[in-house]
Amino acid sequence: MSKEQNSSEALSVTADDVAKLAGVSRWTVNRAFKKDASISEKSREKVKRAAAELGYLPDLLAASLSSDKSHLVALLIDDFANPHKLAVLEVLTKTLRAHGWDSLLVSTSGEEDATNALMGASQRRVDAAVMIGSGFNDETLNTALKSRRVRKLIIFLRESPLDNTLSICVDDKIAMGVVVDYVLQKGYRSPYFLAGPQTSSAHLSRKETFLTQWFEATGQTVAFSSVASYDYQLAYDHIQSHFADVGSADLPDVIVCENDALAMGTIDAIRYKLGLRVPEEIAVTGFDDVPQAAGPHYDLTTYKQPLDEMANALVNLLKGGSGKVGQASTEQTSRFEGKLVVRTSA
Amino acid sequence: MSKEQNSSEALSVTADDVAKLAGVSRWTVNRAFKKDASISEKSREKVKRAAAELGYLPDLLAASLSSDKSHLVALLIDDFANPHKLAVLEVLTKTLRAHGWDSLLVSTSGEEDATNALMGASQRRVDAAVMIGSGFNDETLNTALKSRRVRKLIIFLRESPLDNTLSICVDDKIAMGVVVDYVLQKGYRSPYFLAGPQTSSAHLSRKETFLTQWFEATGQTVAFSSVASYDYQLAYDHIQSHFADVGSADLPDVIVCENDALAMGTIDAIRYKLGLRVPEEIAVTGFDDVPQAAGPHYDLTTYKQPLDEMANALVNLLKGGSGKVGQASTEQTSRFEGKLVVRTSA
DNA sequence: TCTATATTTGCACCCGTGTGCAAGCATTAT
DNA sequence: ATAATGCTTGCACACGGGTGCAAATATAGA
Repeated sequence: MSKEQNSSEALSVTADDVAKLAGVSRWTVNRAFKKDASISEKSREKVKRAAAELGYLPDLLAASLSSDKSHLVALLIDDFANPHKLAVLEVLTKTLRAHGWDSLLVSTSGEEDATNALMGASQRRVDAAVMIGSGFNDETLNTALKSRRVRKLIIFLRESPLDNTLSICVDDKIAMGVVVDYVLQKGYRSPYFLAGPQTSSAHLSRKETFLTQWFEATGQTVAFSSVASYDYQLAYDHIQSHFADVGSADLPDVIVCENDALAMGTIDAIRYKLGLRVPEEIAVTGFDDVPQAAGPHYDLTTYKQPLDEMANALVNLLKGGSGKVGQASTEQTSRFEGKLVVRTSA
Repeated sequence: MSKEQNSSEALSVTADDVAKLAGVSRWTVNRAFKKDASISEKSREKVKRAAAELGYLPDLLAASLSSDKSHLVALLIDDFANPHKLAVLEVLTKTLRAHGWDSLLVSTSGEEDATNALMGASQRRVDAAVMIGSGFNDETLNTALKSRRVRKLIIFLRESPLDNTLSICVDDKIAMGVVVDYVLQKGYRSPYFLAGPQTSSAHLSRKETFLTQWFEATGQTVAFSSVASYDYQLAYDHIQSHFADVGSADLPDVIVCENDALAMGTIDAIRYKLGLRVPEEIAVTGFDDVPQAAGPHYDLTTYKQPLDEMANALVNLLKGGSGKVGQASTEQTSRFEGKLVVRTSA
């Protein structure tokens, strides 16, 4: 009982209470908590002291309601199988919080489509919804966009399929260029590309970018296949069955994977199912640089996206500016340049 | 410009607008959206139709403000290095959402302590704060508890150090009992325990439970050490340096790890640094059953926690009942029983 | 000292919904 | 037909703080 009272007490302290204690009006109390409010240092001190005594903190719900700014951002994720998402979540929540935003985590994988999730987010008046990842197909995004129930819709880590959408991602052209150059320079001549789900039609996928650039550089076409999701196990099974009966002469000398999850599955399939050595017989490259990629087992050569920089770009977008610092806001897609992390897998 | 208008239009549809269109009062509109409200089917139909036409959805912010129930739960995480957290997040967000709660994701690792994060969460009037993981030390939890700014504080995946705290976790006694039995049954006689950070003093840690049970079963004490966080790399470095100069006669025949992250680091250190085979020369067990543990490389024998069941228990706690279904609410800690997943690492 | 200006403070009204109660209506029993 | 009962509906008030403006106070200039 006393605990109950305690908790309600602590929660029910309102600006009025502080005002009474400090001997000022409620509005002065509010100003004391606003950054650039017009208030004298003296009364701010007084208010802060009273607030501390009562344990008062402004109620963000009420604030959001009246100001029409929730300082809440919805993070929509459809793919929890990829460990990279964890790093993304960490960077995003920390960066957003550092700039005053809280993160609403929404899983869209189970739901019929992302539209439901967006509706739910909009009911919380989120300032923006950030769609992280790749499983969203064009159609989903389209309906999501048309039913504009969210102030800002931002596609993160993926080229947006629609022209009038904000998106923050790595520049695949540059990234794949770096990979192509590296693979060529290492002397590989018959690459194979393992892609994830092919959902976007409006823009060139990473796979297509690689294929195009390889063709431009060598005149050779590249064999490829794609699995239904960015999943270790799927890649493992696929590589195993796909190359099980292939003669060693027809095997690729390098498998370029669209991300690390696929690359790790690929490596294990090569080693444990095909019984071949990485990189001596088949080399492998990834994309993302997840923590496990650095371990001695995979020791994966991979392309690292500048997550911190991209998270900051997101904050800039939220603040109303453009995605990239110091760039015209007409830019709808902000592309970033990462760097190749060279290890021993290729 | 027209896009801008569109979005504000969609967002500014209020219950009053719907009421006008449907020819009823605002309150009838609200009732149409409440599950067990007293309203005739006829007017509910009418309202729903009007609402659909206008694209109306009730504003959860306003609802939270006036009802004092936010249907928001803060998820506090301090350790993004552990891939297991991703699975936990997925289960929690999905389960919570299925029962009407949204999840506020808060990272506490960077912050001075969890108290700040709790304060932030309380400003959003979260119905509960769930602390996931283990890095929280006793002191942090204590101050967090005392400054009761959150309606409910729930410790997830960890025994709570304080008696008057709600906590949902696996029953370490049973779990370690299973591990001890298995290890003994497989014929291992000189185990070594690798633990994570030792933060809780009030309750027996997993390590101590194992040590005790092993002693009871064999009369032998177990050597152990602990690393500063549940981190692959830390485990890798530690095992490598710790056993580098140990003669093979003095090596353990099995290393029991407090979780999979440590186990994977341990396995790689054994293989790539000590140059020994797993499990022939040193076996390894983990805890959690992360996705990678199932891969052919680690193929880890590990203890799997019943996450779904535990997430449901969390929901029950939120609904005001006890953690475990059909159990007295006086129970402050709900302990669950997982199962050992036997693979080849031990 | 008195006015002109800058700074600080107070206030009415608004944000969009929930709660409990009272009035309205339909249904059933007498 | 009338009264008793139950279901619907409407309403005043509350939730806690933001906004823009007007009043009050402090500061500066002459």
